[in-house]
Parts: sequence; C-alpha cells; structure tokens
Amino acid sequence: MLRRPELRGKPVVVGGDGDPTKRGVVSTASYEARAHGVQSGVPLRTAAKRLPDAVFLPVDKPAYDVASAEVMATLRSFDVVVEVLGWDEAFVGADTDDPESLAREIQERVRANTGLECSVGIGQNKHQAKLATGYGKPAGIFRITNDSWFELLGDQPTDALWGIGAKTAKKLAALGLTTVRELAAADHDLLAKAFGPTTGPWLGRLATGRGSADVSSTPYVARGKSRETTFQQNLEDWAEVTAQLRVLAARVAEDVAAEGRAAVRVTVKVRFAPFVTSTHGAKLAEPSSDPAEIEQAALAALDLFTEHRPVRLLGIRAELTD
DNA sequence: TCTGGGGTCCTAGGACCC
DNA sequence: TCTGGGGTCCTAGGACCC
Repeated sequence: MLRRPELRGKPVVVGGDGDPTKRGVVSTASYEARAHGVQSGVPLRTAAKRLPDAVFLPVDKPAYDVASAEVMATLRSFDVVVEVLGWDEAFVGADTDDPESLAREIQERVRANTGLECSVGIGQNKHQAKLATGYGKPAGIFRITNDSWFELLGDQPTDALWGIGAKTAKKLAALGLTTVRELAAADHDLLAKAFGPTTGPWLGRLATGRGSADVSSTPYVARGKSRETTFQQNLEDWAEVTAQLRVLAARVAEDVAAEGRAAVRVTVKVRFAPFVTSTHGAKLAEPSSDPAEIEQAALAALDLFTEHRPVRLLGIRAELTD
C-alpha cells in the first residue's frame, strides 16, 4: 500500500510469485480480500476463483526485511527492551503506569518513521499482550490484565490461546475441555497423560492467563537453516530429484557459511504426491560448512527414502552447532 | 486447477550403557 | 528360568507460529 497507494481500498492478495495460476498460498491479503474468504494460507488458485478481479502481487522479501528493520529500530529508540518475534511483531518490555500513552507514542513514531500502522496489545505478561494485539487490530490499542482475562477469554474456544491450534483443540474437546475457563480448571495430571509431562501442564497454565513477562533483547541465533521448494510439476524421475537436491544443498551450504556456523546434521524432507510428507536425516562426520560435506550428507539422507514415487516438494534443513 | 517457505519446540520409541 | 531400573542419545514425526 505504501508503494502502490492506488491499491488502497481494493482487494489485494500477496503470495508466491504473484501468479495465482501456480502452486502457492496467500501470504497476506488486504481486509477487502479477507472479507471474501481470501486470507493467509488459502491456495492462490482458490483465491483466484473467489476473487478473480483482485490484484495479485508477489512476495517481496527484501522489501519486508528493510521495512521490518526500520520498525524494529523505531521500537528500540524508546527506553524499552525489544524482543523481535518475526517480520511484523515484537514484544516491547516496559514498566509504566500509563501503558496506553506509551502505545500511542509508539504508533505515532512508527508511522512517522515508516508510514506503517501497527496494533499495540498491552498485558501483564507476554501472552496477554500477544492476544491483546489481536483485539486491537487494525491499528488500535487494547489492554488485557489479570483481572480482565477470564471476562475476555473465559468463554472463548481453547484455540484462541497462543500455542493451541486445531489439533490440540480437538484433542482437548475429546477430554471435555472446550473453553479457556474449562482448560484453566483442568487437572494437570490428566493433561500430562494426554499431552506429555511438559506440554500438558503448560497448556493448563496457558489458559489461566498467567505467564512470563520476561522480554529479552538477546540477539536471535538460528538453530537451523533450511530451504525447500514445491515444484510446479511433480518430479517423476528420481535422477531429477537427486539433481534438485544438489541445488538445494548448495543453497543451504551458502546460508550456513553466511552465518559463520557449521552444520552437524542434515535432514531431507520429501513431500510425495498427492501430499504425504516424510523426513530422513544424516549426521556429518564432523561439524562442517563445506558445501561438499553438506551435499554428501543430504544425498545419504535421500538414500534412506526407499520409495521413489512422484515428488511434489523437496527440502533440506541443516542443524547448526550450538 | 488444492494444500508455500522458514522457523521452533516437544514427544515417543529404539539403541545402548551401566 | 524369562526378563530390572535408570539414564542418555538419536531419529522421525507432530504441532504450532509468522
């Protein structure tokens, strides 16, 4: 919208290389498009059917990297701790009696420096703040406190919580737990039996609205580097799969070297047609950023796939040294 | 005209060891 | 005869998030 102001008010869809006849999904869409069921994750081809006259644009990662860095720098210009969460989100740790005023100042300065709007959520911990941003959208300010938590979220479905998705919500429902309030009151032993010793109790705590308020500005250190490609046409020939794997291995090796780190393990991901995914990995003899070593490990991992059916997606992930 | 790409963290089962 | 208990590491898969 900053680049193409004439698109304001129109249905605009961003995803893939901008060609909605190709394999790909919607990365994001304007509110006008979302009103017609075109939102993040919808296949581009489905989006084109629903909104044939929408404007389709390619993902422009370099532009978002620049914009993101400008916004984060703006946040850091305040006397606060900033924990970046992705391209378009960050926790801002601040101790203040008037958080709404700080939120307004943040919105004003971000707009002045970048032309971008943002929603600000305020909470007594990170989870509250995260959920509050959703209530603030678009471009608003919303506050959640320990006192208002259950009033706001008690009757909401469990997947309203940050960290509970469709699968977990369904599993919880099978245990008779459908609302945040019910989950908050659930027995932790029961949850541990169903979800494991760490995840179970964590889910219960999540629903109470209490949680960590530690905001950390420690620079992000990647645990891994990965590259994957969905092919426009499935690869039918395994020799072609091997050839494409070499291409991906070279790119991953480049990324690993750029980080100045070494790979310890390489995992190959194969998505067969129609849509069945599995992974196999291989350890490197020694931690290494040598492209030849990484390629060799990738080929060894690929050898563990005994079925040579048509391949829709190929991916490689390098696990990095600590 | 189905279903991206780049991440993180946890779990479960098997191998292996004392 | 018929099979302990505790621990770690490795691997594949699952779930979730932006």
